[in-house]
Amino acid sequence: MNPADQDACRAWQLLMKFFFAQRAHLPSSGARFDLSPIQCHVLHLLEPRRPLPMSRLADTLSCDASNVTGLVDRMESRGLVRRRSSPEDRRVKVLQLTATGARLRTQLLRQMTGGSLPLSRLSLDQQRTLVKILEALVDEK
Amino acid sequence: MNPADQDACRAWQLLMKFFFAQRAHLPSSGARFDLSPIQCHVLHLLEPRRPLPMSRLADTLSCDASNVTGLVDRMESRGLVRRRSSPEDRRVKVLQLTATGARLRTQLLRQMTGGSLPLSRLSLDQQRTLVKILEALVDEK
DNA sequence: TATTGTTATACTCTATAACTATA
DNA sequence: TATAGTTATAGAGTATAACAATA
Repeated sequence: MNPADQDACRAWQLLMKFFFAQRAHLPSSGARFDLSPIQCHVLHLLEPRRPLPMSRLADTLSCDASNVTGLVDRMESRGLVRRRSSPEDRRVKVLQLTATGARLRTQLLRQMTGGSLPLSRLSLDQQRTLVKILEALVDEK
Repeated sequence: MNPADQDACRAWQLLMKFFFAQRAHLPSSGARFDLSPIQCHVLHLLEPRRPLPMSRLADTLSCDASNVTGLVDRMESRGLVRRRSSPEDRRVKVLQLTATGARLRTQLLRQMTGGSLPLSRLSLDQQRTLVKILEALVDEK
């Protein structure tokens, strides 16, 4: 393995490690509201007043569309999101946050930034650098 | 939300996004060998000639010990790992890679560093910086 | 008494395939 | 024909609680 690959490999291992380690802290935010990690993520992705087609959500989560059906079923039954048929294409259903969902989302975001989280152990400079690198990685438009 | 928290929050969202986006690429390495993401991670964590107590694994994965039982059952039934009773404390079982497991681990690490992965889109400097920040985050000893 | 690992249970997440309704 | 979403199914991941063996 050449040195360049080694860095990528190490980064990957650390990212995985961070993800699993993070779950120990997630309960203090997510499970407090009885949300699974992926439900937390969906709540983050679903911005207020920005309806999201279910197929877009499946793309973002890199999972099959059939999973999104169940995921949304559970969130809808809790009154967090709502399905609406798209006027342009009646095959498409878009997701919207309910008032309850929007409220929970705000609470969740606030919890996630609590001072006890590992992320706040980083200096401001490190946080900004991390954000910049991750943006390049995720390639957001 | 104050500006410092905002960076931590953004970083968290991007990390989640990266993790889920990554699953689209994982199949090319993990699923090719019929390994789930968590099984890949365990294979990484389990270094050759470094036995790992099951309770340590549960800690690292931040999950309940009962989950590790099933996880290891599946990996053991495929001949990737082996359970051994610890000589010091007969309650403890340590995990070892089998020869098959070690071979698969090597193949997996090689795949993970293939040039097509998002991580290799980063410059060398960025990769090193990312590793450094993640190390601070994961707080490895 | 406390700890390690297992078992039993229930629920969530996930992929595949077959289906519907639209396009 | 192709696409968006659903249903059915099977397997894996997860938490909780109760348990056996050991410390």
